[in-house]
Amino acid sequence: MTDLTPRKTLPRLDESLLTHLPPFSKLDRSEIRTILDHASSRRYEAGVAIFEEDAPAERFYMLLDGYVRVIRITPTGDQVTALHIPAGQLLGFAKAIGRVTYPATAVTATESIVLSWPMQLWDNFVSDYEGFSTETYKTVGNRLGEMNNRVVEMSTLHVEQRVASALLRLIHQTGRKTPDGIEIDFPITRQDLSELTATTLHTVSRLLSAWEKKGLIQSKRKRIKVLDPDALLVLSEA
Amino acid sequence: MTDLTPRKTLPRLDESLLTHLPPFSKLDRSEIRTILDHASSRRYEAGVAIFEEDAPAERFYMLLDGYVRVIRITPTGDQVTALHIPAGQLLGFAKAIGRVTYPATAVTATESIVLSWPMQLWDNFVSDYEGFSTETYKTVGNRLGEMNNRVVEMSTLHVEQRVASALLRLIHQTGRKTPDGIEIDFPITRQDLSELTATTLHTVSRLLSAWEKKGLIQSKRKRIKVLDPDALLVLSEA
DNA sequence: ACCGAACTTTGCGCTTGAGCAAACTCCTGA
DNA sequence: TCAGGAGTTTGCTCAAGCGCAAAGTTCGGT
Repeated sequence: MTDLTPRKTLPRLDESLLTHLPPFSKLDRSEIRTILDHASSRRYEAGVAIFEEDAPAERFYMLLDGYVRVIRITPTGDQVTALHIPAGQLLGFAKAIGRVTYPATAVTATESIVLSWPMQLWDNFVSDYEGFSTETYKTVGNRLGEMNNRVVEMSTLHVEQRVASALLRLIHQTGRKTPDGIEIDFPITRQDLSELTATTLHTVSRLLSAWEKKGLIQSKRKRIKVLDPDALLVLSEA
Repeated sequence: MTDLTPRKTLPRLDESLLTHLPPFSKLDRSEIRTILDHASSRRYEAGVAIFEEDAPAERFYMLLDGYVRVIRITPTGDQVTALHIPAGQLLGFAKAIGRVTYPATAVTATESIVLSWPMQLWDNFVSDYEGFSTETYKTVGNRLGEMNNRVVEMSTLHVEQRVASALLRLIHQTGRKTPDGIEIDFPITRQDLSELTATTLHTVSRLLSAWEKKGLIQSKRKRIKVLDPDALLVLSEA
């Protein structure tokens, strides 16, 4: 019998893609199979939008590989980065927070592989799959907590402390160990960092230069490696 | 037969307390009755904590009357106000976002009346009562959106614009119409406003004085009335 | 009616970090 | 191999708004 359902990739998706990811980890093989059979899979280049703020939330997504930046753009054209999402997390689940449009724009920070499902399936996922909603709401809780921390940081810390904190958060969430330190696992510019810390690329550049001179970090174009996280932690608290 | 269940208030709680509130509006009389029979009701003075950040989340709450400020305190002792909650909303529902402790401290801004239930009942509420979880997650979504807006504002706006925005948000969410303007419905000091806008009470005081001189607002001790919201809106965008 | 505490106002000096400008470096594609 | 663009560095100037200080005002309690 011929398969008539639309499918974006020819090779059939393998169950192992999802079995280890928290929202799906309690499910058995056949459930995962069903879920995958309803999924579209797609590859995005770095720097393109997966969905846009205020657009109707027609699908929800699971980031299988890569990194995504969640950003907002003000009427005056300023960009603000809300958070970074690493592979293995859901995104764009507007329905889970009672919205019919996406609250922000999601842009790939690297080349990424993404699964997605029509938002109509959301309620089915929640009711049919054990642990799915619990895990999802943990994610919501984490993001809420993170936003909250951002507000506190921006209210009470100076620019240098904020940039140091941001760097530490990035290496914790998306760091890759190297022989001499921890590197942020995706390309990130001074401009990007400034949008994350509410400052200018100039100030970020000055700070990074100073830290590099002191041996705390090492940085090529679009790449930042933290050599001395402890010193950075001290700076973030000073 | 004598009623042996503990009850904080002697008069039996009336069903009409909850019937109009979104999380409960789809429920019938007997369900509301059951819910109320499990509730504790309590009155808090202005300025006292209902629950504290990082404490085990043993109960969840419904604010029946009054206003609550959600605050966080940094290691250095700075206070930051995350948001204000008006009567009719749930608060402290840590379990809904996958947490076992409260993520922030809730302090009454006025004398308040609060119902609460043991957190163990949360799952029952979600599964037994139609619309309860949907409405709750709308609330979560709104708060997430609001935090997000705060981050964007603090990243891109100047102090004067932020204070103007905060004032507008407050009169929209908790405003009370008066013959000549809209008054914030709870006592709020310059200090409080500064904790909401990441500035100092001095700067807030200067701004409010200037605005009062220009006739945009009117303000006694702890009371602020907005006379010209449009002008304030212009300032917030300038 | 008074006192003290809480809240508000105002002035002044100074620092942080933004704004502007320009040069430099690295990478990509023709 | 070279040109152009994207990203980075650095210097200089200046203003927003913070810190500090002190006085004024309002309120609640005795």
